[in-house]
Amino acid sequence: MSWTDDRVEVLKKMWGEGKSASQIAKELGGVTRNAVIGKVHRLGLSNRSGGASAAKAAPAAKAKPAAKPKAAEKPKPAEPEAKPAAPVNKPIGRTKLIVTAGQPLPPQPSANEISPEALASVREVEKKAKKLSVMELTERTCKWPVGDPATEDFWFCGLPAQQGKPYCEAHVGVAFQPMSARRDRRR
DNA sequence: CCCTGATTCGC
DNA sequence: GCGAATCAGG
Repeated sequence: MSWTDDRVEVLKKMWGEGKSASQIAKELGGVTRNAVIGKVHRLGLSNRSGGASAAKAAPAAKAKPAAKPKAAEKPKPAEPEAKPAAPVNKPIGRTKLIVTAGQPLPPQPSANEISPEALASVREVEKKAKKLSVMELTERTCKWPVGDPATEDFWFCGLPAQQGKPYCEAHVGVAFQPMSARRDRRR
């Protein structure tokens, strides 16, 4: 792919709208975000300001090694690795799970206001779910709860979450629905 | 880890 | 001019 006037136009427009280089690259197709960024610079619109030539204060020399220091590195002091740490909460007899009085129970929109597609993908995803426990959750893992917290049969989706979002793609779909979509669907 | 943009430099 | 590799920051 090459930078045809047409593609450059899209690039300019999107960059102007504040889209990220990767988004633009995805939109254009056939190019990587690096290509986009490179082009952006060559076009001289790296500085997302439009007007007069800014006052270029301190570009500062980023002193590049110039060569390719692909040498060894990374001492890697060995990780301590997570430790149980808290021996708290001894399994007292019948104690099951004192699910701190759950009132909120996240999203879980009533089925009738979830788009069919989204609902379908969720069910699909729940089969592939990694079924993580609270402890295993991290950023980047979907925190969509599945099942009843008061039961043994409770886990979190755990699939790769969308950047910035707390859920995976499928769950983001049912969690963040446009207001309009919900109203239109509501009975 | 994943993602952003910024830079350099061989092609 | 192009963009992969790499850097630097979130």
